Amino acid sequence: MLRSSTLFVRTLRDDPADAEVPSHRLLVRAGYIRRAAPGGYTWLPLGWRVLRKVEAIVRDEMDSMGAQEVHFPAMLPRDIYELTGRWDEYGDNLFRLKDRKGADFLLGPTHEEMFTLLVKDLYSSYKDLPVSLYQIQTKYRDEARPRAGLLRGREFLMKDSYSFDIDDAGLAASYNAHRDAYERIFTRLKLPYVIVKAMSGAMGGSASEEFLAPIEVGEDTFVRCTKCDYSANTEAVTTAALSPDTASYATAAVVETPNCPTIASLVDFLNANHARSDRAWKASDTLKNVVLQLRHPDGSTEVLVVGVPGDREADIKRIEAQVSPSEVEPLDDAGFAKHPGLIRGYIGPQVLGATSATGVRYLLDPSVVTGSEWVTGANVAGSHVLHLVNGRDFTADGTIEAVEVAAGDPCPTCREPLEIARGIEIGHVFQLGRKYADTLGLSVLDQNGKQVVVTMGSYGIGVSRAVASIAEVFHDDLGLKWPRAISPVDVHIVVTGKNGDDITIAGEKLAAELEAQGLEVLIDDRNGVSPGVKFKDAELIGIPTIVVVGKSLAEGNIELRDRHAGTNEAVPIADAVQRVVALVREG
RNA sequence: CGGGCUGUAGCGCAGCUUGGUAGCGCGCUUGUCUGGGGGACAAGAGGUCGUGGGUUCAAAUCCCGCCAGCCCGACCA
Repeated sequence: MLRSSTLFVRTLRDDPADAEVPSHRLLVRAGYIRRAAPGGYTWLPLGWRVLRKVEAIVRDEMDSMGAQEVHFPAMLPRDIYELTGRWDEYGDNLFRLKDRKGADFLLGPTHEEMFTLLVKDLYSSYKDLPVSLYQIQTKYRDEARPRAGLLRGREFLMKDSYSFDIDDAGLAASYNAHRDAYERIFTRLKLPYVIVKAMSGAMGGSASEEFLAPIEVGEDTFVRCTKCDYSANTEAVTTAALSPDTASYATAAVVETPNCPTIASLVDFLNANHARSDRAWKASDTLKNVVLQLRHPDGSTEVLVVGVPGDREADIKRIEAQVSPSEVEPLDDAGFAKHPGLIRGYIGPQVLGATSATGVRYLLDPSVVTGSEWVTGANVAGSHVLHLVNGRDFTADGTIEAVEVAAGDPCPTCREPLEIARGIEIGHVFQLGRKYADTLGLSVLDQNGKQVVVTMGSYGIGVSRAVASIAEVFHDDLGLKWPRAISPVDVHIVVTGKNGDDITIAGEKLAAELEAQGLEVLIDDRNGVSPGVKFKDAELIGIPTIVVVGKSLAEGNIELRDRHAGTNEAVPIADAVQRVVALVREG
């Protein structure tokens, strides 16, 4: 039994000044965590209980899907991460340290290498597969900007698991088993989630999905369809397939457009000097050609021009995700100087493309469909061309998803409008494939005695981040309100009497009886603390069921308060145990 | 890494403009009263004023560097 009189906790009346988001504010105020280091938090008794309950649910579901728990050191030698190049690749986000002999170590940001080598160490036959291993461990990442309390720390608790299969079908099965387990975990945690398609990016795998808790303070932007169940990370959104434009258009014509380096100035100029008969010119009539520079992993660079409708912005991160592992940046002045064929502000597709005069690679956003007509640069300063038709007057080297996704864009599956939302990444499932197994030499003998490279999946859940996410979802102005499954205790008994009086005695008796039924009990037995203080504390701490033993005892009643519903019910003290136990058992 | 704001007692803040005794509220200790919504009165404890340097007879206060925090962006998953 936890007693408020001795529990190591101090609730704060005021919000801490450095906490902005609700989870951070309330977890500190209610005495669950304390900041101990930049991006690092101490877990106090109440917080530690919640964290362990979340961990227990994760562990339970991982075990029942057949994964086996192991535990690696957090401090790892450099050479293992040299094997995959990640000692360098991870850059500043990696915590590095030296031992007394000057040897390099790191604090593990994630453990693909260790798991892969462990399986390589022990297994060598297809008969051993499939196998899934996991650990729940403190991870270290030297984040550029830790923020929002537990939501992005530099030290955090993560469950990471890895599956090992002989073939793609096996990987798909392992992936789905993890995905299903994750759904059960987040359901048990009462954490709302959206599964979004994600980019596999530089990791080189295929399928990749993120579990996002749709919460405004989250750092991830995703889209979801207002009608069907499509959702995706903004980088991974695909454009709805559009049919070619079959209308016929006037012959392309170059017009002088002095002082029109921007889309807005161009549209204004055209409406003033080359008005259309049917309607006014719009930004969406123009084709904007964005000049980028790709930096390939070998250090070489390449100029790339991407064509997008003039009313849309090019999304560099989205483009980058598709050309990964190359990096993308806008072409700088020096770059333009090397390409005199590119007239800034007046670039048109006529001089672009692998077989063109400039030889610069040219890709179009899919919204620039075949057969559509455009106003675009004439490749002469101060001139644009009207009625330039894709496919008739110019061709590109291909397409690339390039525009910044906007609310209202059509859903790629059902064409209804998409909406944009924010979320916290609480889980990630990822078909890694053979990248690590190849690099680290993890292969097994198959039925025919042939070496086969193992295919892997990696799957993560941010355990400490889940605690914060739950606090984000379940709170109000008064404080936290935990879901029953992870509440630090089952019931919070508030005793408003004075030491030794009937109320105190009744409260202690009730607490003992509830504990005898197997419930976890917190009793506020503080003497000389006014009822108002105890009520405020109870609301702040947020145990879902609060029992008040106080003045209504005179009528033979206790008060049963539901922190979530905000209700307060008088219950005869004789029925109290049975009522509370029933509440807790039904979950 | 860039921009903005901020570091004074466990928490929230004032003092800084105009240099000269370290201050308020909450919390904490002791006592009395009080006892259903962060109660009252009285007496206390608690401070390298983020840090290093400079200016000055004298620095929380003025100047410079650094560190840390929050927010926005970049980055990350």
